[in-house]
Amino acid sequence: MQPTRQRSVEAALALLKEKGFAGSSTRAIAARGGFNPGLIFYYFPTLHDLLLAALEHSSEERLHRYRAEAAAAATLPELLALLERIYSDDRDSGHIRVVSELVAGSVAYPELGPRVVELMEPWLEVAETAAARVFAGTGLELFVSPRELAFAAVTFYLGANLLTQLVPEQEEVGKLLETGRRLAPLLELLQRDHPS
Amino acid sequence: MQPTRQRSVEAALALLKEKGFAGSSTRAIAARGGFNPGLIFYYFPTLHDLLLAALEHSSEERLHRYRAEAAAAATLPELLALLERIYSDDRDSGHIRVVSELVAGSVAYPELGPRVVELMEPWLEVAETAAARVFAGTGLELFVSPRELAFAAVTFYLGANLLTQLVPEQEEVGKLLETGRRLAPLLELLQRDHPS
Amino acid sequence: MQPTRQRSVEAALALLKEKGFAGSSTRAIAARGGFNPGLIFYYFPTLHDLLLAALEHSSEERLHRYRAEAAAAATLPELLALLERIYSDDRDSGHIRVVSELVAGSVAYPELGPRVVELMEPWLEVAETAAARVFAGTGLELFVSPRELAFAAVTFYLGANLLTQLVPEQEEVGKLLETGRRLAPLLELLQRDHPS
Amino acid sequence: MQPTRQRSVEAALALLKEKGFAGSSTRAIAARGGFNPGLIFYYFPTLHDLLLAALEHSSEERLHRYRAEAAAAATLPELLALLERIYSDDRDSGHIRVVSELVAGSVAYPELGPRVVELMEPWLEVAETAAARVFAGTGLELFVSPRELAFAAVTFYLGANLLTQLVPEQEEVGKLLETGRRLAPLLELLQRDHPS
DNA sequence: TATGAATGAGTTTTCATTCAT
DNA sequence: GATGAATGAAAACTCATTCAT
Repeated sequence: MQPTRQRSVEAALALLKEKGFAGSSTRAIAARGGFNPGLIFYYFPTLHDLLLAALEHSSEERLHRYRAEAAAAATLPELLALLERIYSDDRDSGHIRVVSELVAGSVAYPELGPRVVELMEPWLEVAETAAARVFAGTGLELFVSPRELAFAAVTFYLGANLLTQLVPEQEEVGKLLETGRRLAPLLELLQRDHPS
Repeated sequence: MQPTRQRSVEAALALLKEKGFAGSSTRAIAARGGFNPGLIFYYFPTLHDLLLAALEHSSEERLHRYRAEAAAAATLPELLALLERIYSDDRDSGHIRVVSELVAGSVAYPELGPRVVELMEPWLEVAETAAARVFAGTGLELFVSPRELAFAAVTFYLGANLLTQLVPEQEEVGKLLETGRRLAPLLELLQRDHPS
Repeated sequence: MQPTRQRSVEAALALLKEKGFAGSSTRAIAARGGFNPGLIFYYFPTLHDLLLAALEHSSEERLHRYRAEAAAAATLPELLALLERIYSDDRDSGHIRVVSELVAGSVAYPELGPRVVELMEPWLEVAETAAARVFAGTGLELFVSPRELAFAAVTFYLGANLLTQLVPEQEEVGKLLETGRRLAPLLELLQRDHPS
Repeated sequence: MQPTRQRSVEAALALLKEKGFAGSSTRAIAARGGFNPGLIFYYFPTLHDLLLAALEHSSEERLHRYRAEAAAAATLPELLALLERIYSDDRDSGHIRVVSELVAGSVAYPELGPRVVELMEPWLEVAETAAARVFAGTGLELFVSPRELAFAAVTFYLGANLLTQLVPEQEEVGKLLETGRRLAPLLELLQRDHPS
């Protein structure tokens, strides 16, 4: 249904990955998808709407996939390992680029901001739920609310994305996550030492 | 000396704060500073060079100010309190906007990336030195290197900046830092429980 | 079909004749043709491509016309008379100006060079074929290859064009061709005296 | 005397050879010569005047050198050999580039035309004198005036220059001159067969 | 003599968007 | 549903030249 709309979303997604926000002009997207630039405005009121649709498209399938895995993570180390996997998957698939580009674009065009944030909301929920479950009964929830922790994770994820974009070859972000995972057992130790 | 060059840097800085990267065109900067657009290229080879000079200008004085304070922070809570103060100062002064805009701009124009990162380097050093000092003799340095911790702080700072940009009225980033500060004593407790 | 594209080529051609290469800016062409400057880039990737299209347009019809006449020239005097007619036609029609301007432009923008030369190639062929036919059986072909002769003719044509451009009112180029024609019978005499 | 004026001429000459007419802007020339752009207008009313001075400078020494050699050429083959040598010297020294660039520039800025032609005049004289001497008593002067022949040589030289510029690697122009030299003895034969 | 600052008009090109068909 | 043409504003940057010092 509406196969051309679909095609335009895919073309936009591909271009966001390859050329970034600034390179995803109507002309370029149309050329990439093999259709007319004017067609974009038949399906979307604005170019930005198409770009947001592309981000949504890229996000949705991942959300579906990872929500299940997050629900299965029982311990903090498992959760951190998942976070690490998400990061490397996103980097390899180019999704990080799409997020970063749209976030950066939102800085230039503030009206995009709330709509990008909106697309992050489901992820915040997933993170919050998982954090709440993992923390339940450990006493840690007395100090940090799951919501806050989820928010911290997203903050960190965004910063990492940006840095990855700034210095592509940099390995440091990956190392950081690895260190986080290595530290997790320590935190569990902490939990046992300070029983609620 | 070279008062007009100075004027152009200031105009660029003001515009980056008010209108962001995309709004800081040659025309706009020249209009704001009350000089001829062509004059920019008398002093800078490229518009981007001017924008980077503006970032550097904004960064330098703060670096000077905070380096001393960071050297004075003896404990982790003090350091976290400083971090919180830096964040709120930067937000109020508009420096956060400048950083975010140039980072976002680097995503669109990758050649900016390394030069922006270069301007971050002194901050990384400050953070690293402070972390090393605060951690010295606590045993924590066995698990995380100061460099890594500094890098994590910058990552977080960047993400927070971006989020602040995305949803301006959002108070959550501030809260996050506050929580961090509240948690610090807990970590100190941890240090005593696990003597090196 | 594509009437505006056609209009833009014609406007470019008119401007090349009137104001030369340097005067054929996008603005000027658009103003002359009564359309938007941006429209040029809807039809041509580059301003230079439009200028080349204009040269090609001007060249094509002439090529068609003169190829037939060159095929009909049986003797050297006839061929030289044709050369003279081509020169005066080209001067009156303004084609010389177009050629000179683009050749001169190629000097400033070397990437144009090969493309201008390419447009000369058909003319070289015409000249070569005609020379070969006229020379056949005279023994002259033992000394100069038709290709070389054709190349000499083009070299001369270019030099004459340039000079005509440099000093417009100069009659000397015309005289030179006239002298060439007057000398031709002498060469034929030579042929009979030195039978191969 | 006026060493800086001299320096500016030399800088202009160097730039004309390296970057051509379009690349010889005031800024570029000043940068190359290590002086201030404004200085140009202290010595020359216009940038074009400096460029013409550079051409004149380049031309003068060559004129002095070749005038003597032309006076020494007694026969047509000798004269043609000289022509060939001038061409290859000029190509190697970059003088051809300077001539071509200014001729091309004259096409863009017609007010340059007469002044460039003026600088050619001494060369026309040299050529005319030599032609007259070589032709004296051969009867050929009955058909072509030395002036016309000199003009033909210059026309050809200009065309060859342009072509050399258009397709740099092209060897054909050199070959053409070589052929001319090989053909010269034939013309001498002709002279003996048709005594005046 | 010479400098460095400044001007203002100019350049090509790209952009999102609209509209008639 | 879809096309191709067209718009008008904006972009970064370069230019020759002037002028006060």
